[in-house]
Amino acid sequence: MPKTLLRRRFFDRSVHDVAPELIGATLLINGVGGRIVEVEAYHHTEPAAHSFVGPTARNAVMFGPPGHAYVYRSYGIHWCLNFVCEPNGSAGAVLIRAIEPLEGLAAMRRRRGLADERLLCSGPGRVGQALAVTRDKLNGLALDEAPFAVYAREETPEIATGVRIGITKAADLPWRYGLKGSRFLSKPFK
DNA sequence: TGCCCGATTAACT
DNA sequence: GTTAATCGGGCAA
Repeated sequence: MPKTLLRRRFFDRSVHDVAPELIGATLLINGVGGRIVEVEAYHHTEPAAHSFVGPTARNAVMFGPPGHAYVYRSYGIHWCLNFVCEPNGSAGAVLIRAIEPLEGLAAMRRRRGLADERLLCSGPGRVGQALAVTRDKLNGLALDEAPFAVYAREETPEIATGVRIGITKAADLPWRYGLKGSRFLSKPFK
């Protein structure tokens, strides 16, 4: 298990710097989680971002200080987890799309109702369910305090990039990042 | 108040 | 490859 906890300073930078550096980092919530293998970057200057419309009740956390969790409801069904980045006001966030399960496998299997390790956290909605992410419990919480723990990677992996998944606006921006060759990606990179 | 649609998933054919 | 499930945000009326 990595030892260096990522503090707020790490997230107080451009999403375009933070997102690729999160590939290979370890995310735990209440001790349950694993290695981040896929993320996407969003920024308020671009219409796919929730912050593009300006501050609202839903996206308020994105306009707050970096290093905090932004949780939103996806398709009325799933909870998705983001890390707020950028200096105050720039309203950027990194969506956690897939994790390689390492800690708390039993809890994740129980929450997902599934045995297949490969399908536990390979998608943003699946990550939310496996790590018990909900807005009322986690939205706005600091990422360097319990129940969160995010650890820096200890080796620099090969990063794959591509266009973001499931969006129609700004669909051509290559702001999806993944761990090259990982079998826990939500979709393969081309 | 009503309507449209989405940073998805799972179960189909 | 197709589609139902499900609900709140954002905007028009």
